[in-house]
Amino acid sequence: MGFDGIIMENAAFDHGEKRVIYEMDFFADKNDGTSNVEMFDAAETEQENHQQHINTGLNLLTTNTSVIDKPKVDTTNRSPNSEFVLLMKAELDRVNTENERLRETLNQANDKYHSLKMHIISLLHHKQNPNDEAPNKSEHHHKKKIGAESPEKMVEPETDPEKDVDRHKAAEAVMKKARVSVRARSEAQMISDGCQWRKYGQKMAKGNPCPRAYYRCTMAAGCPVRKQVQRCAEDQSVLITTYEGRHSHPLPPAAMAMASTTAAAATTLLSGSMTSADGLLMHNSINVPPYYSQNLATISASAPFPTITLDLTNNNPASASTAAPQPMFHAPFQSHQTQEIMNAATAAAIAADPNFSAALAAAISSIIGSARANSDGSDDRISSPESNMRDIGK
DNA sequence: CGCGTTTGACCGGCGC
DNA sequence: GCGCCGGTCAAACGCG
Ligand SMILES: [Zn+2]
Repeated sequence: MGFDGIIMENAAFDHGEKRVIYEMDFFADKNDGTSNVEMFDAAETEQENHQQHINTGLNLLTTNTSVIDKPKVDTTNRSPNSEFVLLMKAELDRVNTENERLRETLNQANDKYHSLKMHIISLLHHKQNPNDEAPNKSEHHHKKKIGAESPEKMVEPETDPEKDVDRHKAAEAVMKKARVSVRARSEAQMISDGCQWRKYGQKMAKGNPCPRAYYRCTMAAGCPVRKQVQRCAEDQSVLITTYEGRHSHPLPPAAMAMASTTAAAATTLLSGSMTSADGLLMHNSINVPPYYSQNLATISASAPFPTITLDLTNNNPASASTAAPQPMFHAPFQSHQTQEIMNAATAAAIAADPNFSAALAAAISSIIGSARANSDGSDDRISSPESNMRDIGK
């Protein structure tokens, strides 16, 4: 579903906001189980959070009456045209409110879908190799400190609570293992992805003169998302950013595109690798043939860390996705999986380009009417500019 | 003074 | 068991 839309949006890269609206439509009607609804939440939370608590139906009454009643007194004195306009306005209001309600429902459905998917993944995982349970168990008790979010909490039938908890944790572990890595050619210390990150560590990589920096998301307290930023050893103009985990909070629009699509790609790939092809797991990585050098995605399904690598080094985003035709991957992938990856790649490309991110953020915020159009640009870099570049030896 | 980065310590996993 | 290694913690530090 999203493939064509994202092509359009990239083709419209250097045009105005008009097309960006289309791009937002693409994200809006995408219902493949990703958390796209969060985008609207992120953009609208500022102005709507006071409504969200009372949102379910009661709000509908209040808005309608407040809009209708007051002008209705005027309409009796004025022309029927104005009354018609007011009726239309009321109808619009009603539709808007209903839209909001439906969006919330869709959000919940997405959460349930995700939790179910996690459940299935864990079940299949156990079925295929039951030996993994022990390492998993030992693995994820080590840190549970930042939990408390997980909207995927609901499934859990009433069999055995302990086993359910185990399964749930296994699903979380599987998900936590899935990573999305983005290689982008960037002079900046970090590509702008619209999120706020706090550095919590830096280590010298083994065969790399450049250090590797560890960041954690600070957009919400307890957001489990982590990120590693590292400069390629041979080509220091290439930044490798690796994301891990799902955000537990709404994201700003610029971050929305990348995070949700990459997470979706991760989930899809993971489930796909579990179900469809055992051979996929056997291959260490599936590389795109070199003639697609402008935009290549590599899936590394080596056991502990299924990783999707989006290579954006040789391309400009516009030409890449329009030029890359269908057979980007070898056999084991379904077409919709390919589309997922393409979505992720393109979104990453968007996020890697600060200009487009800014334009997108501005356009979306202007559409929605949100007051804050800042979500990018301020996040372009981390506060101390030279911090990551220094080569700190011990 | 609060917050984010710096940076050595620390810790668990893994191979020998 | 030991040492390496990737990853994280947290005290110290710096900045506004
Ligand atoms: Zn986050």
